[in-house]
Amino acid sequence: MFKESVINLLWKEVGISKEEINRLLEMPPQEEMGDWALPCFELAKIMKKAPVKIAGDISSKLKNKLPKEISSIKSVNGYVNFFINKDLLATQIIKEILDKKEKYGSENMGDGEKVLVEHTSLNPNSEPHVGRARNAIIGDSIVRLLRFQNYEPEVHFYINDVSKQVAIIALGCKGNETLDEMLKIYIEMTKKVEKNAKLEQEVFKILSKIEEGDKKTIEKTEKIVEHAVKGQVKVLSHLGIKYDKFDFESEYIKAGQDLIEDFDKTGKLFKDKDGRFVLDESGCELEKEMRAPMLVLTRSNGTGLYVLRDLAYNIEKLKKTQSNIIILGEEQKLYFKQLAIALDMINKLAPRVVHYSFVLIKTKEGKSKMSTRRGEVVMLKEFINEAIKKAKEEIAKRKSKGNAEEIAKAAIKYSMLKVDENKNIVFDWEEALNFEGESGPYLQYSVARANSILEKIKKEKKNNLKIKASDKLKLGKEEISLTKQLALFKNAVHEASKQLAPHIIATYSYELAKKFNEFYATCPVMNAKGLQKSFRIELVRATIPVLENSLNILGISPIKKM
RNA sequence: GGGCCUAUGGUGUAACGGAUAGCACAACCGGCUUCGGACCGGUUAAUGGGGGUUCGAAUCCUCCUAGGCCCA
Repeated sequence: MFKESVINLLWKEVGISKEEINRLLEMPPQEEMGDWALPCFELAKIMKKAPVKIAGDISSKLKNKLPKEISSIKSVNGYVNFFINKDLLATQIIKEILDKKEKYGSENMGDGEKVLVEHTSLNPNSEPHVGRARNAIIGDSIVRLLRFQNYEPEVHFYINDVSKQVAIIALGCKGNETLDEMLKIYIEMTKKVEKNAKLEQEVFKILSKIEEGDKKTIEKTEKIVEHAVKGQVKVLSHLGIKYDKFDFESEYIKAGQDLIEDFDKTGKLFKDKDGRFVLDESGCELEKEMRAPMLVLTRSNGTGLYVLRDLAYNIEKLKKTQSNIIILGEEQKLYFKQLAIALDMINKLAPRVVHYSFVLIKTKEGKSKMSTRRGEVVMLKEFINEAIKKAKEEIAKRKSKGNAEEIAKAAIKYSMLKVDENKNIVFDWEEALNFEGESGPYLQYSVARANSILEKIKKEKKNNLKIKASDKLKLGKEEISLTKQLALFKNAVHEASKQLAPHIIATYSYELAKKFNEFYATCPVMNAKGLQKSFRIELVRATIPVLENSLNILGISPIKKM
């Protein structure tokens, strides 16, 4: 948004470094105040003059030296406010968007670099509930964001097939059960095992065989595990979430054991009184977070614990690329820190981690974490089905031609992505299935409206004027606001990529859609004339790819009709 | 008991330390002889509490309260 022009202007005339100006420049809270503002309060200290005086001096000094990108300048309450040339911005930004189309907004941050993203990684004992789906939906959106930035993401799903849970399932299941049945068996078996010591011993027997890498046992459990994962992935595929590779924990038993030697060399490994290998992680930031910053790596009998295989797995991933990202629930924060410290001890790079907070559910007592066992849970499948049902109702009500699945998907994803990843979501059916206001379907609706205008224009077959940079467009409030929002897409992409935070894109797309609808309501395109009509057509034409690009990052289909 | 995260209208949320705290849902009022009413306009309504830093705090520090997560 001509920030460069503002910086250059100030730099030449005011005598502060470009970096400093860049840091100070901000966008005024109201559009009427201007497009860029330089607050002069910090300068007041250095210059030993009142901010109001500085702002006044700067603005009168620059008033007659404005480049064509800046149309006017004003000093208000210690701020120097810059008004950019909207005609120029509009023509330039529209041209840029239409030139770059699906690439518009991308900074080519990745430049083809391979990046490995691990997300979802559900335990293979039941189908995903909405809480777990947040992991997959955020992960998928990050993958899309990275792809947009020209990284080459490879999506991995880590399967915890070495666990007591798997042993319990192996004891109770044949391997041909549905996920629902499997879950029931798992819950029943867990209860039985709790009460029956003999049964529990059997479970541990299976577990230790798996942990020891016993091929026959693993082969047997593998079938059940694969079957379970297949079921999970199928549900997630309804949301358009895909994986490139599935990695089994059981494949890292050997590599994990071998790591003991590496850790031994660090001098931080010792055997505790029970004969377990323990890694001493004291002396670092964990000191205040844990009473004893120790990481237990093995059992007394020498078999490796989960973390050892996890370490080996993360080292394996590094063979493909040094750029690793992992999406983990908030419950894993401390565990992950311990893992990262351990990796660092043997000079291995830990993945960059994105944590997200749980989806809570309303209960009689208030709200709590979703729990399959207590039955306080919304399954993803159920959520999808309900959303499709609602979408069909809406379509019937409007007698429109919409794709119920895509609309449902949009509603689900948007409801999960719009909230800051660090915040809990309290699941609410009514809100999640609301298709009005700030929602996925609203975004799709905006795309559909924009496309509908272009369809009508196409039928007119008139030659519209080409807009030029020199044209006086006499833009209205809504046109300017939409234009600026189009220009701001780059900022949203930049911030979202830097922070790996899809909610920034979600918030941006909603604002863009809102501004488009405001434009739609006040600025008729078909009935406009001459240059104004041409401009509005171009503006609609430019809005579509930006909406599409942001929706694609969110994993929402920008459908043309609904 | 210790650590991490969170707290904004009735509800859900936004806001690089910057100007009058933005938006949605709900409620109420209004807008189709005009490109799709899953829309648009308007009204009511909010920074958990106490200290501090700063020219300026929802934002930073500190104590307290409440919730989520982890360690014990």
